Amino acid sequence: MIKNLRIKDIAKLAGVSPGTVDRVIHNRGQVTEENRLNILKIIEEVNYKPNLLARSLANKKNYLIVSLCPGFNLQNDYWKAPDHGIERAAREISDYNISVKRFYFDQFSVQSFKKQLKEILELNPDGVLLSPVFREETIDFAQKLDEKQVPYIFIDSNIDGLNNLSYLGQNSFQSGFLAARLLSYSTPADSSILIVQIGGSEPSNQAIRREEGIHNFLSQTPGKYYYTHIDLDTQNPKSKANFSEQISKGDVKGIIVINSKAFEVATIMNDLGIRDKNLIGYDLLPENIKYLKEGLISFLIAQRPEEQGYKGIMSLFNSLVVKSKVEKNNYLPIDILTGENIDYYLNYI
Amino acid sequence: MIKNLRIKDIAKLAGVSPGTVDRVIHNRGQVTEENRLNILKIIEEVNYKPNLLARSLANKKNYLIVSLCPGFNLQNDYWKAPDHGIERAAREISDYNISVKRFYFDQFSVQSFKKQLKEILELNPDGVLLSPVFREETIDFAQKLDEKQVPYIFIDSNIDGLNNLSYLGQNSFQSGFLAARLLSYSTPADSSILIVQIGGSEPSNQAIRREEGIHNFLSQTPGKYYYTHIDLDTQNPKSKANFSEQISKGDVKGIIVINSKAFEVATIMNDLGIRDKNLIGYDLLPENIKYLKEGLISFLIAQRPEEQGYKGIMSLFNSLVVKSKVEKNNYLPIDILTGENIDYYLNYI
DNA sequence: CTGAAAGCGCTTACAG
DNA sequence: CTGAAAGCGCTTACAG
Repeated sequence: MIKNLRIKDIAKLAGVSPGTVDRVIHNRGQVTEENRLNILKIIEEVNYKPNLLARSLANKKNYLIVSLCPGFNLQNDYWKAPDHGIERAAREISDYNISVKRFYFDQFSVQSFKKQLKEILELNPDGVLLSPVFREETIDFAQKLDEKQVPYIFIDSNIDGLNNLSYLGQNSFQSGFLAARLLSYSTPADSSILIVQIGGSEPSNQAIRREEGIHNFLSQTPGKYYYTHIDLDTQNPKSKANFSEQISKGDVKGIIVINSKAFEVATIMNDLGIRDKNLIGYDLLPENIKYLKEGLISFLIAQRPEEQGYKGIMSLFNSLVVKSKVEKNNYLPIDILTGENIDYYLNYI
Repeated sequence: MIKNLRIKDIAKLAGVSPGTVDRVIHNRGQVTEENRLNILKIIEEVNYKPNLLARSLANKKNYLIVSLCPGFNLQNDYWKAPDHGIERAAREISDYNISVKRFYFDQFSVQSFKKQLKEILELNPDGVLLSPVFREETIDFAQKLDEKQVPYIFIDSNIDGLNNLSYLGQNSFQSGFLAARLLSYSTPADSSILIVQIGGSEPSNQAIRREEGIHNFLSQTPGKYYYTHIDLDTQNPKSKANFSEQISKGDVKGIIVINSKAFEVATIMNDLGIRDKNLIGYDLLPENIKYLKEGLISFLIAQRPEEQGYKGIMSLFNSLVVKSKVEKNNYLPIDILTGENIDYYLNYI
């Protein structure tokens, strides 16, 4: 239990005043090279660690961290969990003169995204947490932040080749691979598997990568399964009828829904009285959870969405205040949920 | 962004000095009832939140938190992860005048446990994190801590009916239930399941509860599976031979090892060239992980051991310093690991 | 280029 | 029972 030395002690060792030591620590210049080197040497030798409490208390600087994520509502609450994590982190670090301002955009509107980016830039934040849904706009925004030397972090999805401090999210390919693996445990050889994309719109980059992962796994067991990709638009009666026909076939034993809407398939299975298929989906939407508990969905795969928000803010905090290194790629664990462990997962934190 | 009021502001509002406000906040008495009530009212009204940084910085009090867990080594590193979590938490809160001292005991020796408890009591700690392996000794110890009003937390296993601030660990029954559930996905009806306890010694409370969970699940599908409990002592050639014979039977399709030594079964399967059975185990010992990746173990079930240590210390910190409420029962998520997601789980943090 | 002084919000003796 | 003062370790103008 060696008591940490203080700036005052370093100053005494170096034969200067605390102010000079502080200037060296913060690279504020105005110190002779000789003093600077000597102080740095002492700091190194005694392994000086600043007291962050005192630093934050004395520091007049207020850091502004801004987050921009898709909004959420009762119909689609996927983004509620990250938002919750952001808020929890904000509370934890508020004493450190850090305020976190949360912005939201409509994930189907580039315009709303651009509008918020503009507002954020005008605020001159010290750090940004961002869900980079729209590629070009994000690249442009990132460039502007780079110029201002403002750190930014991506969550949920990533854009390669940018200077983001970190990415927090899933490895989609691997989570697809895992889904196929889980299905293979319970699916007999020679049966059919449906890979379903739901929603009538373009699949997200995430969904595409998941499907690649699924294909990759299935290609390792050649000839064992037949599989078909289906686009299901539940708003379109024809699409729905076609899907109902497909899923009713006896040789179809497994279904993987590659976006977060597995509950739509569960609903159809429920209506048709189908119970003998294994359905695997992603993300802990309330309706997915409901069907998981009822047994219509066998597995849900999740990526700690609350953690993404929490850790994203904490990483910015660490970078700005603690000045500690932040991992650039931070893949979150790929969690497997069943009716048996879901409650423990949800209750935790 | 309303700036938080300070003690000084409260004092002004109440027409007293900061010292008096402080006396009220900390129940140090020596304040007229009239002033006390008035100050409390104002604190309530303006929703005063103390600045923890300033509080800790000014506070001369040094908190001592002590942990007592089983030691670990290369052969048995189960307790390495909790220890790591304890250390991480200690680092994070060291600025708050908190030091964490870690004690270890031999989990097979009551004597070593008792010896450490005695030492700990002599240190007069402000909080204790404990793995209550030995029941009677823990009850006695807990009573002494109760008398001193020292908060204590149990991790990994629990003892009911004590005044521990919190319990952090798994719900063993449910994790057994889940293991049986996972096995049922891939095990055809009418096949046999082995439930294996390894080690020649008494099964732990945890293992017993897991087996109860397994039985509970299996009893919900009556007649679907045959199952047998086997005690395997790998040091005993006869026990090993008997086990090898059992596991070689064609109708045995699934094995659950109810303690952390699934790798022993995997080794035997490996030696015998058996590849067509599903093996499920617990805990992320290096050898278990090795066989999980090789596919000899289908699933491992884990309970975030690192988190148990981390959160245990943080809960004591929250109770002692932040003065926030701590949940008494904190079951950790029951995580399902396969060869596909294990690396993301291990890399995380 | 350097040091002395004041202040961050809170706590703790001390004097009255 | 109460208030003024000093101090926690660090930062920030300010004067020289």
